[in-house]
Amino acid sequence: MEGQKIRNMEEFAEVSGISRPTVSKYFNDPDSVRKSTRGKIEAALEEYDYRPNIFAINQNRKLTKNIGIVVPNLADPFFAEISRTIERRCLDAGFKPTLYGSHGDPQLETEILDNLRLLKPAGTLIAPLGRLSDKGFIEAFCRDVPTVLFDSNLEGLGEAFVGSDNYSFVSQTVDYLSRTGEAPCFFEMKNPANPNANKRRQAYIDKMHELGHAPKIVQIDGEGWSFEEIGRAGALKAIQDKSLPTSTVLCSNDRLAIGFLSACYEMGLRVGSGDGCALRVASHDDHPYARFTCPSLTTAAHDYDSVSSQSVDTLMSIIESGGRPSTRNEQLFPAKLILRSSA
Amino acid sequence: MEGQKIRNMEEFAEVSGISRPTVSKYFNDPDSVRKSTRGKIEAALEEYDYRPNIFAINQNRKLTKNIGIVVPNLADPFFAEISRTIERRCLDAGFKPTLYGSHGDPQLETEILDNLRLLKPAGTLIAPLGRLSDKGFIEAFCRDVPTVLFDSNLEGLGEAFVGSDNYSFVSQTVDYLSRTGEAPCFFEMKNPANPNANKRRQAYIDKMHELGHAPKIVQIDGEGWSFEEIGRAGALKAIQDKSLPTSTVLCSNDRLAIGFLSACYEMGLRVGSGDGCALRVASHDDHPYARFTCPSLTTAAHDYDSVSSQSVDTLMSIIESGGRPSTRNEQLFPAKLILRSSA
DNA sequence: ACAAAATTTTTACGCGTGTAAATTTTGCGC
DNA sequence: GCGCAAAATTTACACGCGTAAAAATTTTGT
Repeated sequence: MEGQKIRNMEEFAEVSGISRPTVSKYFNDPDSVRKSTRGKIEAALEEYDYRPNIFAINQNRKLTKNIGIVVPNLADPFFAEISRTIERRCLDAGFKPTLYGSHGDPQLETEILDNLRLLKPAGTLIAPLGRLSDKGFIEAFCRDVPTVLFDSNLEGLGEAFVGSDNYSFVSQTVDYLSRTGEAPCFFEMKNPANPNANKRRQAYIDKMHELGHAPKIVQIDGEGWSFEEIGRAGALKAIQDKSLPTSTVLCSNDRLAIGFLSACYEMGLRVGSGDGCALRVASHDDHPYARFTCPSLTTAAHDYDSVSSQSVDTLMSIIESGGRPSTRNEQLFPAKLILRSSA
Repeated sequence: MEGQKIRNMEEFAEVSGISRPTVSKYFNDPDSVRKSTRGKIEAALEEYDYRPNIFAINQNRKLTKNIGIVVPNLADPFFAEISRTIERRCLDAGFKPTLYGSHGDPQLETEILDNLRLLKPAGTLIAPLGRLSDKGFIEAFCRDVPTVLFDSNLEGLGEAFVGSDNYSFVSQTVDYLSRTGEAPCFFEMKNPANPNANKRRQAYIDKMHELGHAPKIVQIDGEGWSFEEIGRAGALKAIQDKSLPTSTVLCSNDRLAIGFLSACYEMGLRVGSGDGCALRVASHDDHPYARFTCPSLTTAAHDYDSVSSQSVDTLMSIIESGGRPSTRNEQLFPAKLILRSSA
């Protein structure tokens, strides 16, 4: 760690006693040089701390080792959690992931992709905003950069999609609720931005028919990504209007359910499956806070690990194969029912 | 948007009828060229979509327009929220912010800074891990890159610190609780990683003395960043052992309080200030979920806007002045008491 | 020990932009 | 129309590394 400062690879090559092209080769793949050579370089690395200039490297590469990860909302613990896992896996694969949140704003989403393109990324993982996304723009982006979509699917966009099987989620919760009591109504936003919401509604309807029940859907007003607040306001209104068709409620997602439970508490309605409970509430996603709601929330959990590892693996194999795969691959993972106190 | 593809500034200069050095000047500062020249360039930009190669630019600049934002944990909505605001302000100031979360891991924190250095950032905003941070490493980093610390202070590190005034937080909550009922005990982790926790404990002790009460502190076990779980387990234990010294509890932060409330609900203890309530609970931070807990949480709110805008403004002025300021500036913002149902 | 194979060295150019210096052109007031 | 200052152009080099081609060296197999 002493000696004069090393300014570039030229100088580092000199102090390590190896020619610059060979040093360059080493940094691109340490195993591509002879063991004795590698030894000398690594000895020099111990003594002088030199690291190649990342800008000069990337200027000459067609593709960098950068990977972009774009999610709709980093303040949502669900996305924070899954992008953390994805980030980790990219690092382990030797790439440089960068995280971007579009904060529910379609314009910001396109801006992010626009800037991302300049970074010549090897690939991108996108959880798109959904209905509001500028599909045309994303499609154009996908032509330039190998892209895997996750969490929410935009038909035909990207080389692959990895997500959760909404039918499995709803099927399990409806099944459980019906088996242990009254069949649930479905509580959701009127105009959900996320395409998963539409799939969940359809799955609810199908599953209810399958079980011989009439589906009952409660749709509440609200725009944007403040789901808890929207769920809370919708629940307060539904309770006051006595417009809930059943006393078993299946929320489309946990964030709505968090608001729903908050409203129930405020209105003095006891939630749970025991005696003296007015309502049963269940939901989907297994939000990191679902275990701390009052009561703790019965929900269907994403297979975080499988989704994130499969997303990254898929992207890696696309990157390695160099070209685009001929068929767009879609992979869905089933949910795992998590029984807690709310139902 | 038609015409042949533009490969570099040379070609773009040609189609716009301006020399390359002038075009370069334009991209560095559109106002530095004559209006008629700017017009020609912008007309060409309409027709051909060219954007300068970011790697070639940064290679020749001593400093880039990059700004690094490092927080301990992106999955914590508090940090997600404040970094979102900071990110926005950096963008508005014409910089390119990149967000990094160290996930509570000191080694990852140093790795992030290590990689950040290679990006030759114009400046960095760091909310350090705290007690676990590698102070020596961060100090070395600060010698190379203008750095503003926020949220949690490491004495003497960075050019400035911007955060919240912990005394103001605790002072207001203790004051309110004492004024409206029994003086609170203080509920916290035994070995908090975050230095704010220590300041809050001391502020609690001081304020209690000032009001003529004996401070009572409940310290619970637990390591890491799963504060809700730690708070929940600690609360369950304290309730079962009947070791809570008072029936008014002031939690060190909202995430602990979320766990605390969850435990109370599970144990059938009603929380609030009305009749039939067994406990009053208050806390600090105004976590985004504090309004959805059961009951909703009385807490002291950060001045998010002031902290984030002041952090960015401070960094910008340091960057513009080019050098290091002679004195390390510390700026603290007071809390705002938010009264809800829990106390 | 010798030929073949593998690796390294030497040499040289390219990537796309910043920027300095000298020169030419433009804009503008009188 | 003149003269001056401001702006643009021309020319040239720099940044740090990838990489190709040919030559020199080392290693490997027998």
